[in-house]
Amino acid sequence: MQSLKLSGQLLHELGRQILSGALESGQVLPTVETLSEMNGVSRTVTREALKGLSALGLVESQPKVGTIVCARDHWQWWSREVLQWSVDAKPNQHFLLQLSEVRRVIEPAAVALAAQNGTDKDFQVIREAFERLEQSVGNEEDWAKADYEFHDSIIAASRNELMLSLTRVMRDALLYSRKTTIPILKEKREEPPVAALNQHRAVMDAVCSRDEQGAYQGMTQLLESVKVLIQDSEEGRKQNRNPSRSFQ
Amino acid sequence: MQSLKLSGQLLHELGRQILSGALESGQVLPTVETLSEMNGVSRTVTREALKGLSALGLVESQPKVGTIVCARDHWQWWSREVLQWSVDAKPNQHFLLQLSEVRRVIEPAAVALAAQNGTDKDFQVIREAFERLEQSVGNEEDWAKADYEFHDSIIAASRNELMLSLTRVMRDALLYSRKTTIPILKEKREEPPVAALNQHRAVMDAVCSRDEQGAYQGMTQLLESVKVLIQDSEEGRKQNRNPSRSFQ
DNA sequence: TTCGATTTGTCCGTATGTATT
DNA sequence: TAATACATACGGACAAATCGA
Repeated sequence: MQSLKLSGQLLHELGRQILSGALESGQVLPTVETLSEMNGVSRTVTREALKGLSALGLVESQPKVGTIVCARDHWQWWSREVLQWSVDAKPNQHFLLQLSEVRRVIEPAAVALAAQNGTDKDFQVIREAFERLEQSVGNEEDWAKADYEFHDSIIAASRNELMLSLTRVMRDALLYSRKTTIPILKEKREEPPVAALNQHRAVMDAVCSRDEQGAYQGMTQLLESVKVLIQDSEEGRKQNRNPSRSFQ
Repeated sequence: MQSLKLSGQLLHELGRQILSGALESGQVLPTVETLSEMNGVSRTVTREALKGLSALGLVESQPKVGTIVCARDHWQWWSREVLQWSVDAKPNQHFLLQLSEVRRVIEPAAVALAAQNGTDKDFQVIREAFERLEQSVGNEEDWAKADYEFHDSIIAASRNELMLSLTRVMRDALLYSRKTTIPILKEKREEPPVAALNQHRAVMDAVCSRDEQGAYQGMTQLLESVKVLIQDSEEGRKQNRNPSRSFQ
């Protein structure tokens, strides 16, 4: 038989359809019966999938009325699933721009917090993560993993679980978007690794010496250079805003 | 009969138990059969509740193994439910401190974004929200509602849906925490409304004149004065950090 | 207001796949 | 290998709620 967890599959299927706009806000979904027939699953599976969507704020059900797609401002955007489905949606430049915007706001501030709240043990973990980053300069796979863990170790030093969770969710989504659109971005990824490494080192040094301001600015510059280059492709110009903005 | 939606009730019940620590990470939940008997509901209801918890990253199920509580760093903290359950948890000072910390990082930056990206129409909405704030100075109920909508209108001017969602979730949680602990905080809420109103006006003026820096600082000061006063009560001192921190 | 139709909500008996022992 | 325990999945039945006539 298949890979088990039919409800999970249907959940992702419906979630993607909602985030892609195929199912618009306010629209009534087919009945549980119909949905089950359409997807060849039992009512139980369909109901569990709808329950998952409901927990994410995407739909709401009422007897007789049916299951309707909630308004966008009711969606739980900051969950792994919703963010991932948003990345999967067809014209996602606008979304990625917004996500990068939020990241450039949060991560520098989080790093400043790390410089403030981090313990010596936290700083030691950061240094070890940086060493792994140094040693993985040649290998692209290793570098991506080490880079993720380096950022993670720094935010962990903020000693704020909520901050760590938030930045992780963001990085997961941006990393996922890079994976799914690798052909276009591959060529542009030819950054000189030495420069990138120096920027990482600057952030590490600032944090470990409790230099809040330096950490803030260092991370801002790092994000500015490593940020995803969202080029203005065919659908991107509609909501394209001031492209020459700088950090505040 | 009761208020319908048994699965929703059970979902909240289990979620609160997990967030409160009654069900620890790695612990195996009772079987669906047992859970159903314990709560006097059918297996269907139990399964739907577990599906909701699964969508929030709180539990994971495997055949034969059972349903286990996920590690804290796997939880989807930034959903309305999880944040609310965290507020409901017994010693929530540490949590509220972290939440306020994140808010003081995000909202000023979001307001600066609003000064940058807002349209004239957005600014008009902000002014109207401020007028409602002025007119509701005497009434505490009305002021809370008008205050919420004022903040909302400003963040909406950032033209960033993700930012709006994030700040809303935060404000909802903090507002909810104030509701549930109103007896202690009630006395301390005797702020001079004129001063508070002036701070709001300062933020509005800065945003509507596209003064990013002024907006950032104004919102920082506003949050500094309106912030929830988490007094060091009996359980609060364990992880109490530097209380005299200033914004960066 | 009453009634009927529709849809979700709920319950339960049963069967299957899977991982542990 | 076989037995066991558990989640997963199926489907028939009924209750409850809401809408429209």
